[in-house]
Amino acid sequence: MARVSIKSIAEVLGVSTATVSLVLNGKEKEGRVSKDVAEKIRLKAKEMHYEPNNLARGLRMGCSQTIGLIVADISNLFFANLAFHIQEHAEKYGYSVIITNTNESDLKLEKMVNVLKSRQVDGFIIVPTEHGMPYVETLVKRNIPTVLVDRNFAEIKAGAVVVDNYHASAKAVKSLIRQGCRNIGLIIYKSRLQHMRERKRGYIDAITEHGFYNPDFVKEINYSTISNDIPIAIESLLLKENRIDGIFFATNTLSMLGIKQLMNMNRRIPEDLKVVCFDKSDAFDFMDIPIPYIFQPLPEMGRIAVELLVEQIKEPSGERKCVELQASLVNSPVNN
Amino acid sequence: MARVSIKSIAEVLGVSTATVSLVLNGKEKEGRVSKDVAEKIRLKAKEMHYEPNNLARGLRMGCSQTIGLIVADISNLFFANLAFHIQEHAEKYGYSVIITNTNESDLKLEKMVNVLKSRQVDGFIIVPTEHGMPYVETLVKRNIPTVLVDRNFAEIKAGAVVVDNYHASAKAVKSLIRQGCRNIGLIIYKSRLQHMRERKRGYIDAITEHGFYNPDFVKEINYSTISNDIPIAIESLLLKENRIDGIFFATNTLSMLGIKQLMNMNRRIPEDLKVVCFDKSDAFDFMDIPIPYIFQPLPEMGRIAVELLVEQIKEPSGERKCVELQASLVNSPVNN
DNA sequence: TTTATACGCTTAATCGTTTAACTATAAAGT
DNA sequence: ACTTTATAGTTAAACGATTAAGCGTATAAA
Repeated sequence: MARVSIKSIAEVLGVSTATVSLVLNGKEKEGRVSKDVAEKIRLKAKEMHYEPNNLARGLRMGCSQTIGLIVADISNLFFANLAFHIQEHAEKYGYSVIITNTNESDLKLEKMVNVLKSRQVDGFIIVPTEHGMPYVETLVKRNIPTVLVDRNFAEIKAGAVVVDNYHASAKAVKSLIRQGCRNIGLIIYKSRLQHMRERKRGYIDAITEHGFYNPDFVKEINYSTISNDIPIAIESLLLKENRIDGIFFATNTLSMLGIKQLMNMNRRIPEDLKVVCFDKSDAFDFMDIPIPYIFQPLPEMGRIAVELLVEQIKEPSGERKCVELQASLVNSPVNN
Repeated sequence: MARVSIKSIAEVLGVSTATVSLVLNGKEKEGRVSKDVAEKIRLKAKEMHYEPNNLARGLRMGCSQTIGLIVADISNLFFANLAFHIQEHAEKYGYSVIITNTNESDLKLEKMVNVLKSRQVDGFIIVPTEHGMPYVETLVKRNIPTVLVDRNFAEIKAGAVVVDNYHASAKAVKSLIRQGCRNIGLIIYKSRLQHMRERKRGYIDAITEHGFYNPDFVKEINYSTISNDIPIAIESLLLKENRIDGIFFATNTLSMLGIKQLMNMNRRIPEDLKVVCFDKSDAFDFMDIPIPYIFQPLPEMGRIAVELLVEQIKEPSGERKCVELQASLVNSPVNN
């Protein structure tokens, strides 16, 4: 079963490959192919189950209609959902998506950028790692279409779509204060990434505004030792003298493990203490009471990421837009 | 910034592209290139940041070092994890993975097969849709490397890696019986797919063996109307006269929604009734008591899927193996 | 001296598509 | 009759990499 190419169609029909190509790309008008021949070609193509070879086309055209998506971890629901929406929209524009993982490793980010480059992706959508800026910068400097998502490096002007982490975070903390919390803990990753810094800043500013700031209440967790760190952090936070009455979890994984630890320690939510989380976790559905959380508009983010990228692909040296979306607080007993 | 190709290196160094290609592919021995020239080429390549163009290579070699992965829904944790492990192993063999979704639509399966074929993927790993057999069959007939995963069509000899759904299911049900359950409900998708049929058969056989079978206790849910169907199914199952004391949920999504409904109805697990689920859900971590579930060896499945596919790619007309893995029951108070 | 062979590199075809430039014919305009 | 214009195609180069076959030159063998 030999591959059926434009050439085989051309031979069978006794025309040139150019004609076949013209017709199959709907350029018969400019290419001026007669209706008869065009119809014959289209029929034969269907009959022979012709499928264009995108490698060849990509080679010739200098583009592959493929987007490279680099996320931290596809098995994390947040990224999986993001990937889903990115794919759905990419498809609309005729793009396929190659997804790769970094597992938060800078080395892997570099490797993946190279792998995807050699596959001639037309552009990148990247959730960068903590120290991944240099690799992203290289792409930007070479005018390779690149959109950062979830996390941004303000210093380099790549395109980006992120949420307003600062205000989202502040909103979350204020909702706790409005519920009467005074001693509010923060469980967050130790990270230099802007989105984490912003979430922390949002927490600190909101809480300082009300005069409740206590640096001891900020617990920074190492990504790689999270399972060990969380129980320790929560336990030290919940020491009697701290009188903790609220906790803000800065990511969904932190929430998951944190709340689990609270349950292990027999703390009731919200009677003993109140919580609010960044991002939803499937698990929230199971809680007796609804867990308030910051909702990031994932479908929106996916859509915009693709749109920004497609714009850049059309005009690689054009301006690179950064879009900041507002996140909302859901399930909170206090409004706004 | 023009792309750096083998040609540009050759021109700068005043040698032919053939020599450069030979060296860069480590074929200097057979190609008999002098150490001097080889070293010069390697240096220059690094200096110019040469990255091979995989489109061109793929076109020439007739293979793209790319695997097409088609899953039902990448935002479902089960598939996201599966995709993760498939990727990790594919990478080891030098393959990239293009992931696409069907959302359980047969039409989309057909479309995705064509999209991936035109991208010249070297093989497919597919989680097929309910009526997707014809499309898979076409691939198999054309000797296109194909491995089914999670779900199999026994009728066509594609490669496959699945769990022993029948015994896993029976194991789950028997654990309920051993805990004293007599009236055990089954919440399952209405589907002709073999894995669903096997799970149902496992349930029926195990329960019939003990003389407790009652067809009314089997509730089949439509995938597309799941949010409506689940509460109705659970409510009708829990009618007083049924004296239901156990429920077996046949997938993770069914478990999630089903347990949520049980909680809405204030049924305590395991006091009021016991449950056992197929697949883990993140949410289980949040439950007061551990939820027993059937654990599918996902890392194994991913690894084997890739290995089977790579074998097929090496020998497309060779025998296509089907691997059946045993799933285990975890968190159950009764052993085995 | 002649012939074989090893060495070191080049030539050129090829993969499947696209597309600018060209050709050939007919019809229309002057 | 001659030029222009429209029609309906074809030719051939190009994208970047691979690789079988070829070709001088030098050395070794006969």
